[in-house]
Amino acid sequence: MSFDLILKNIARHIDLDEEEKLFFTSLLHAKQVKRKQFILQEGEISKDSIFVIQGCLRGYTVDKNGFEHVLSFAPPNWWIADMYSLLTQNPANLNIEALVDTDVFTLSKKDQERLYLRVPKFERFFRIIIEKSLVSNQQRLIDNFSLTAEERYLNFCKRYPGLIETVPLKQIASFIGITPEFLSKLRGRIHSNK
Amino acid sequence: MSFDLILKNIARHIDLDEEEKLFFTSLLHAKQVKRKQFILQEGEISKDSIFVIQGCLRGYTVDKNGFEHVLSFAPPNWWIADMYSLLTQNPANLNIEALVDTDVFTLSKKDQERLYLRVPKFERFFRIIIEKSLVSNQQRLIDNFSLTAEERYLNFCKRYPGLIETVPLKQIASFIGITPEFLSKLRGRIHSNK
DNA sequence: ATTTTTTCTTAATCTAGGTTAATAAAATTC
DNA sequence: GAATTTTATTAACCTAGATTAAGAAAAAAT
Repeated sequence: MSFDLILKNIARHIDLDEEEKLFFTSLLHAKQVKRKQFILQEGEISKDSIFVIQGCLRGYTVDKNGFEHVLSFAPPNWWIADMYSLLTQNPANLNIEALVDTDVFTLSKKDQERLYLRVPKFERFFRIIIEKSLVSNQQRLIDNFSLTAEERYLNFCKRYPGLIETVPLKQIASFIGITPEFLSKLRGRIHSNK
Repeated sequence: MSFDLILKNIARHIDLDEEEKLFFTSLLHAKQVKRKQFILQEGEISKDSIFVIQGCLRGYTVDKNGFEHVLSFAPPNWWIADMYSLLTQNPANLNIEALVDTDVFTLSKKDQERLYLRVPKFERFFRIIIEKSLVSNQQRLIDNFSLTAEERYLNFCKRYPGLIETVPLKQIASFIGITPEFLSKLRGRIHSNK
């Protein structure tokens, strides 16, 4: 298993010397998740941050009427976690599932704390990626308040062109906060208008 | 101006010795913002993180139809910033305005970076509060997908009882993503049903 | 290769919440 | 304290998107 991708991901925000790289990579666990298998299920206590090497994960909640709501997709080179459960060690409300066979590295909370102590630069790294994550989450909230479903769909296509091919449309509908039936209607409308 | 509140806020996550406290507080600038005055306006480059001592701020965007959408309230003991603008140094899309006369401390981006270098523990502090912020933002997104307007309003009342008195209802309507007229309708319905 | 499951589409009908408009009541301003 | 501005309410009407249902197409499983 190659550490290239994840080390490049880290290098976007902090510089590591060889020893730090070695220590960091020694904390990672490679894991394969088959399509439709879960890496975390609602009710479990989340122990790990996940980094995707290959494939794609989705994080979603199930509401009291049984409807799923996709909070995030994690294609290669992305981090994903149930931040709530990881932070508080309360039961997760998130399910994290593989959309296709997927290779990940996991970094346990305990090892992450060890990493912070031994290489404090990682506090900075995770602060920065969480800041970015917060920014995009806030934008998504604003978009949900101020854009129509059609605008949100077109934005999604522009912003994540790679995902349109990998991910079933109904998951994308869920991500932008509409039903699959309405997304179909929209797509019909969009295609006939050009 | 007393540093008690902000030092207690910091102490929730990291311990500082006297010298570190002194250095930190030397970087803060006290500022008064009168009701309806802006601490940041759309289009400006955000330079500061803001901590509220007294009063209340609101952060909001204006969409292309001129409608305002409240992203966050900041009562005493809260941090607020346009994370996007602060991070990227691009023009802000957020307006941050005082709802009542408000006292804040500002911490400039430059000083925050100096603080990270001199007292790396602050990386940890801001990482943790941003993690929490992300968690509550994600929950808000999920709530918008899965709850009715009435449920969101009742949740808001429970979660931020202090704000119901300070903040005009129309701002609360905006925060939970509905029109003030519809909030009135809801409230009528709620009161008549008991 | 066929069966089964999942995904996608279309169409009819319905509803939560929006829009418009008018009025009243507070709160600010002068 | 009168005038102005802001906030809140009510009601009639409207619409974006949900729901239900049924069928077609694609993908997975056997």
